[in-house]
Amino acid sequence: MTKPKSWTLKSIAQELGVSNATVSNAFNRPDQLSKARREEILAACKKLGYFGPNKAAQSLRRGTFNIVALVLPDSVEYMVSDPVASSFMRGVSAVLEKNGINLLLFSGNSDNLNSVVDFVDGFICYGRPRNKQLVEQLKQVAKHVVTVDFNIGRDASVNVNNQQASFDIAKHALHKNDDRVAILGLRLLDNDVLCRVYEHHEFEAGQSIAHQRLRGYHQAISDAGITLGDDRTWNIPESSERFASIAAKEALSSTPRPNVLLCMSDLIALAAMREALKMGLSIPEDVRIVGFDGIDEGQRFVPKLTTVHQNSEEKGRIAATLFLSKEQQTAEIDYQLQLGQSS
Amino acid sequence: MTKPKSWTLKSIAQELGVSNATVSNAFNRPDQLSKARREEILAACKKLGYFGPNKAAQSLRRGTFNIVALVLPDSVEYMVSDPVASSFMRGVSAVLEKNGINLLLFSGNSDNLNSVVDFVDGFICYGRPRNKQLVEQLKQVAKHVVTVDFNIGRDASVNVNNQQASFDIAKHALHKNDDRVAILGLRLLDNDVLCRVYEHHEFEAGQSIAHQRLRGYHQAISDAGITLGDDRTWNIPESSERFASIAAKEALSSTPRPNVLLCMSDLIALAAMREALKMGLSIPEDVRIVGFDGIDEGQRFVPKLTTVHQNSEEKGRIAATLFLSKEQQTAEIDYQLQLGQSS
DNA sequence: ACCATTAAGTAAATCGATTAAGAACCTACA
DNA sequence: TGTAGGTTCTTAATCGATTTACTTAATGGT
Repeated sequence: MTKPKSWTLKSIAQELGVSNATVSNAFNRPDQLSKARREEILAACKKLGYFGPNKAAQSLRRGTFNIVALVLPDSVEYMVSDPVASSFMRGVSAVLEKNGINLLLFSGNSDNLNSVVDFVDGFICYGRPRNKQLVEQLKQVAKHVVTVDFNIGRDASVNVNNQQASFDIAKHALHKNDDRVAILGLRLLDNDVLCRVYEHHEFEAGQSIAHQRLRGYHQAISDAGITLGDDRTWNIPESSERFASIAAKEALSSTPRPNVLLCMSDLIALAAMREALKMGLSIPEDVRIVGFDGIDEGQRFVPKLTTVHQNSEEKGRIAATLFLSKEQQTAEIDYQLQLGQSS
Repeated sequence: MTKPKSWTLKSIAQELGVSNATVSNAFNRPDQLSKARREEILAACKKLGYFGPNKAAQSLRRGTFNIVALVLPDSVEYMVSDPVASSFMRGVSAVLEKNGINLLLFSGNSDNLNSVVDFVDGFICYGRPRNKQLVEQLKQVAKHVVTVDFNIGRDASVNVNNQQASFDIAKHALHKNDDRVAILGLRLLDNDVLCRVYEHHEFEAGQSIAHQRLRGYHQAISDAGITLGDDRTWNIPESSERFASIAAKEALSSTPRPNVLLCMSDLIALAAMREALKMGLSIPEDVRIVGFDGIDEGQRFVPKLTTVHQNSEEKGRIAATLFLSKEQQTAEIDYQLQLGQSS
């Protein structure tokens, strides 16, 4: 009747005079022993203060952990500050909590996934992480991964229906068949360089978000009876003010000067609006500009940005559900056009 | 030269023709082998694609996990919605991230800590969790725990200097030596019952937050030259509208009718203000009311609540730092009086 | 040349569990 | 009576590492 300060499966088994396996089975596989024996063991454990198999050991043996890591685009600090990210997280946690799964926060700044990959069941990755190495590591070492708002060609991902949404917003922006359209694309090419694109054919089959959006634009443009010139598309390598401004300035100075700017992110659209105003153009009279995302700043800007807004909490729930189902698919979430005065 | 799809310490050692221990030492204890050998091994591992010892196994063996669980007062959803909790979390995560420690979110609604206790290094518990069983479990099974805004008499805790803050706010509320004071205390007694307290002496030595605050009040009262009647104190078992309203009504109807109400939480103070207004009293002319916490609602209320406000982000940083230091102590954080029109 | 140190590396126990394979017993049916 | 099948429980290998105690070899002082 020695009493270790903390019991283990082994010591409990010894104390009760049964085998390791029997105690383990009492907790995990009721069909492997008689009902009487099982209840006797469980009662004894409770009395002695053994609360069940050690989860860390269990996890090592089983290879499952009941933890999923939420990879944030930036530091953990970022997430709790950003309202869109918060509501996404609210959706994720609601689903996980209901399923008894724990949520671990992981910074998109971290430079290696290895510090967690061994003790989580997988990753939900919210947006392309700031540190690019993470993407490569996710592809290679993650047991399971659901990406949100971007694609790595593995397992599942949840996105808005980019093609449809882009079609809708473009359709809204286009009024007449003599509109002069330009496209400010985000990551259309992998080359990380700001450039004007002349060759479009390769995009028609692409599955990246940018390519999906581009197809939506093209469809709306052709539906409106407009022919898009083959020098009306710009590639912006990242959604930053700096690159976006340059591209916008170039597009707005090109001939013929576009009177409709289709932008693949709100940040790009905002930069374009600033440039247009700076050039003395009026919005939407001289140029109509639409974005994509629905960030707050777009709603505060004058004129208010017309863009595509997504339901983030729902997105979180779907991402988590998809994760748990282990299915390999791409899920779609709702979106709404958010109409401002910029188009 | 067989190549397992995923390497283990053992298989790597075999492949390289050295012992288990040597590879382990190469990663963890450079002093245990020659520099040449070490670099040779590390290089080989990199080349073969072995990224270092499996963390789950390492943790099981070592008994340390590099994870701390943040126990929230309510569901995880709650936290990302509440701005005060968010900023606390921002503080916590900043410190942990810097130290390479992962953050796991744990719901205060959960009914057993056992699901995580085996694979975390400990807990930071932000406010008394909604589920009371958790408190008992924290006391008993946690390896290490830092509590915030409440005390369980274990390890460390971080609190505002309750006595000083209460002294300050009470001092501000008291104007003349003929003020008639009443105290609406939160959890002064353990009995979970709403009641009027006649025996004070036992509180003088108490270390609970309520007792600390009470001492601050008493000191300010006596400094102001006021004698507090021995039937001027109420005990409210939890910070809820319901209990607070009853106590406030009773206090405001007692003889002599108090013209200063010292409340141990903003929720209590707000309830008291509602009752006072309902009774036709004006604030602060007929009765001055002060709270404690600094919740948003207090600032929106008319008249604006005078209360004690705490710096939550700082609190988070301190809690995390305290956790990492493993010291057993109570830390104090800054506070400011937030002056409204209620006193 | 001898013994005491020190350095480098290894064998084996251990962390706390799960689970496939098999032993012991009991029932039942031809 | 013999064997097939079903329960109930145990033995022992395993998950992927860490670490103590030990073996060898090399170094140094006298």
